[in-house]
Amino acid sequence: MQFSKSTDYALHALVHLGHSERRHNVGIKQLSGALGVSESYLSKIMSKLRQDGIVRAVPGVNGGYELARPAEQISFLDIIEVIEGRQRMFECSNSSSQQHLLLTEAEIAEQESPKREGCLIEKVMDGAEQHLRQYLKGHTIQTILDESRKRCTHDTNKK
Amino acid sequence: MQFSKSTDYALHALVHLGHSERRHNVGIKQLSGALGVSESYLSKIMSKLRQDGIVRAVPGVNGGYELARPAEQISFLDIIEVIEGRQRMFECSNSSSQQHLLLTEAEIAEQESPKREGCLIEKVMDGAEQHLRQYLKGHTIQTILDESRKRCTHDTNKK
DNA sequence: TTATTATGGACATAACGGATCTATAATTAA
DNA sequence: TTAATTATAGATCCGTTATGTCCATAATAA
Repeated sequence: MQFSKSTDYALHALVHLGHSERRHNVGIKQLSGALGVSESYLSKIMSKLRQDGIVRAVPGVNGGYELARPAEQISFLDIIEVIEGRQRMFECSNSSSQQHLLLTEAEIAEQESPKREGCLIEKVMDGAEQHLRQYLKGHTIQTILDESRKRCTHDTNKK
Repeated sequence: MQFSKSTDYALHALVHLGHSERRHNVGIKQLSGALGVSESYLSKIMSKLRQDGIVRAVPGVNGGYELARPAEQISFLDIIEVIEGRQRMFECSNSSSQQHLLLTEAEIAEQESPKREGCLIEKVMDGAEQHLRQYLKGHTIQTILDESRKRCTHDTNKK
């Protein structure tokens, strides 16, 4: 139950892109240098982010990456879903077990429909996941950039 | 970023124990039958739960497992922590990278103390984790038992 | 004591995460 | 057009973790 390192790298990389100027591509060399990750590995991560429309990539001289949309429209949830996948965090593996059915059938009985509802345990876990997703959706790359700049000005004022 | 099957089994097993009578041990055979998991594997999981004081185990004839404390005092969080471990869900792997420090130093500068604060990304992720933990702490085995019985009486009323 | 049951250790296997390398395609500058 | 640069995709490797089995041992009650 841990986020992968790839998610870590992706988040840092996107914040880096967010810091850089508009219309200014950041190459994989520069990026890998800033994060301390190998170019080859980081490439894979950036490719994924491109395929999902989080960043744009320009090959060739002076090419590189830039955010595909404004930083306030890139949420933590977006990024995590790209890297970790979109499967549910919890799923009962043995859906035909006596114990599982005991917690499922009751639900089916309540509604007259034959619609397949999850078991009670799944419901709680799904609820947890929804809470998490909601929180992550509410925080974006811009959140970090704002916070970062706020700290900076604080710092300047003190001096 | 998925919960392991072991967590699934543990949750189902504990609900099963919760359903059974007080002072009545449930053997691993019965338990594994109800869940549809092998005895040998489920044993491992139950042992962990015992070591952490979630269940009591009695060897010998008519032995087995029972909840070590009332079902309303066994939260989803308790169970998940036993099975999944207690590490944080997110941790920056390269804490000496330029990018990471950029998001950390500002924080250190703000407070005069040399106390090591996490980077801004970690802060958001930690916030997410706290939300999740709070939710999971608020749901117990008893939650499931209550819900299960509620459905039952509903069912009975309809008939 | 004997039958029963949980426990712990060793072990096997498959899947996944993390990481590297290389060949290829696309783009721009000269 | 050519050359340099840069991203992309595929193959592959290694180590760790999840999942699962088996067996010997210890503890308990009848």
